[in-house]
Amino acid sequence: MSNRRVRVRFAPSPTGPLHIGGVRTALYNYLFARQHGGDFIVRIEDTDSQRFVPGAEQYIFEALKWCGINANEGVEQGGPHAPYRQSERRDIYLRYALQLVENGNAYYAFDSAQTLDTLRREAEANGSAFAYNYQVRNKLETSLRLSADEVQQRIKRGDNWVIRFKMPENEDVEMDDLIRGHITTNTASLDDKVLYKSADSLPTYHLANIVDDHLMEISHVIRGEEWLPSLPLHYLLYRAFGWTNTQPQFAHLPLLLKPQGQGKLSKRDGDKMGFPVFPLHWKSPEGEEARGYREDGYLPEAFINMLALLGWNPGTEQELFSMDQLIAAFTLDRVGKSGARFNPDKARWFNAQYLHRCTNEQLAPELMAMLASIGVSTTPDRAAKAIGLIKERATLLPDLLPLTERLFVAPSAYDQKSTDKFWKADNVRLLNELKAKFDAETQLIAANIEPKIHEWVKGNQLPMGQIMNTLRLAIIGVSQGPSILDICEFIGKAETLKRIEAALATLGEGRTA
RNA sequence: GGCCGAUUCGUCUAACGGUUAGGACGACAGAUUCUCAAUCUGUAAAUAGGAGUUCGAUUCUCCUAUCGGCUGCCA
Repeated sequence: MSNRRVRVRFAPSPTGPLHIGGVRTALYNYLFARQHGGDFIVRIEDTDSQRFVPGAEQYIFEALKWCGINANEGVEQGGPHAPYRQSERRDIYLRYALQLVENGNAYYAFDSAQTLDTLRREAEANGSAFAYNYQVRNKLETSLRLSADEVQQRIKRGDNWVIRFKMPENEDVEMDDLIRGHITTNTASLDDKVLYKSADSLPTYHLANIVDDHLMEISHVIRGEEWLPSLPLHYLLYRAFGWTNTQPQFAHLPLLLKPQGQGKLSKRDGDKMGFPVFPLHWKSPEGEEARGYREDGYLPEAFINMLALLGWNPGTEQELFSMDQLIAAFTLDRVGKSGARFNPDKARWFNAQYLHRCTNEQLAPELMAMLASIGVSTTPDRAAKAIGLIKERATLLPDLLPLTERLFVAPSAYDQKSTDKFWKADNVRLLNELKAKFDAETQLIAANIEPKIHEWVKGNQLPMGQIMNTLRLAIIGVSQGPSILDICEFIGKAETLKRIEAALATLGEGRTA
């Protein structure tokens, strides 16, 4: 068992978009598989016909692709265990469910939804919770109580039935988890879970999961902590099938908690938190929309890096990891045990780190597209130059546009605060002197003109800050951004002079303050 | 309610039973600068509480508290 080939799976249910907790689970599975030279399988668990959401499956594939989490077996890429969509494997499951009925580990139950509902309500009224277990299964309409003939008759005449697991009455189940260590649970507190339902001829998660993991030769099950309570059931199912010797090892990941408030992160949180909980923008069939990290301008590498460190750490002080570095460094034993609430500021910080490391040329097409959206066209070369000026000021991709817009389009208005502060008679007079200096240059080169300005300022004891900010105001209309001389060089001499004149014309000679 | 799990700065986290309990984000302060950022330096900030075990406990055990998960013919 220990030298079995590593095969892991990510098995989402297409009931909506994948949220970042799901992405992290996929990521950890992927990292684990890659590190061990094993296989990463994507299986779609669409056994809940009621909650199926059109488009969700496609969203999941696209999200994984964006993240760079690529499967080598699965719905899209096929493989030796196809099909990988459980709804296409339906005929497999009944056989296995029946096998358990035959060997005495499961039984038919004919209870109606209403019966169960009233039972639950009664229990609730008594201040307890209803459990479908050994104490009640012989009193209800099950094949344990009914005669074999009657069971067959009911099935034949089309009564709805389910197959339930016959949980042992009082047995300690000893389990091992790669992250949590040894866990013991007594079966007395467990109930008889439904494994298969005739209503839609589909298994429930528990059955489908065990059968498929077995058939697909899964070696390690890495999933969220919400599955920990069903681990004893799953152990018992492997035993009931006689598959204990090839049973996968389990690792239950700590949950991702809501950024604010209480509880685990859920799909319903949408982007109410002020930042996305989904990798990609999502629009439900009903028209509900939610933001995505991609559309908010995160780089997938940054997003993945941030997610990887939420619940796992390398044990060193390194924080920036490429996917390959993650594959090399990841180990299950350095995954934490407690739930993690994630920090949107940290996510932004990660993105800034990655953005600053991008080359100007890499970012140029992004900027060109954004400029095009406001009707500005430019060359890749100009775009790259502009990015060079503002890159370190950007955190997210969309920051590129407001940061560079004034490099391509002259200001149509001047920031009021800056105007009040700098547009004064004295400054305007100095600005005119500065303009003359620019005019004297054949070409505006920041490196050339800067020493001349410094000399002039120093020699005449002029207020450098006042002059430069007045110039800045005239050129880009606000008092922020990169070095103003670099901006002048970028827009060129003619445009610089034009903008100064425009500012002079619009703002006048300035007040004497 | 029952069962299971978890608990270190505000957040993510590190620390063979022996450290001034470390790092990062954020906050604050300073440096730099023509502005805003970025960058650099620094400051504040934590072992949930109580019993044990031990020469010594963040680390092991128990209790309590709190948080979380599960308790569906959902996954």
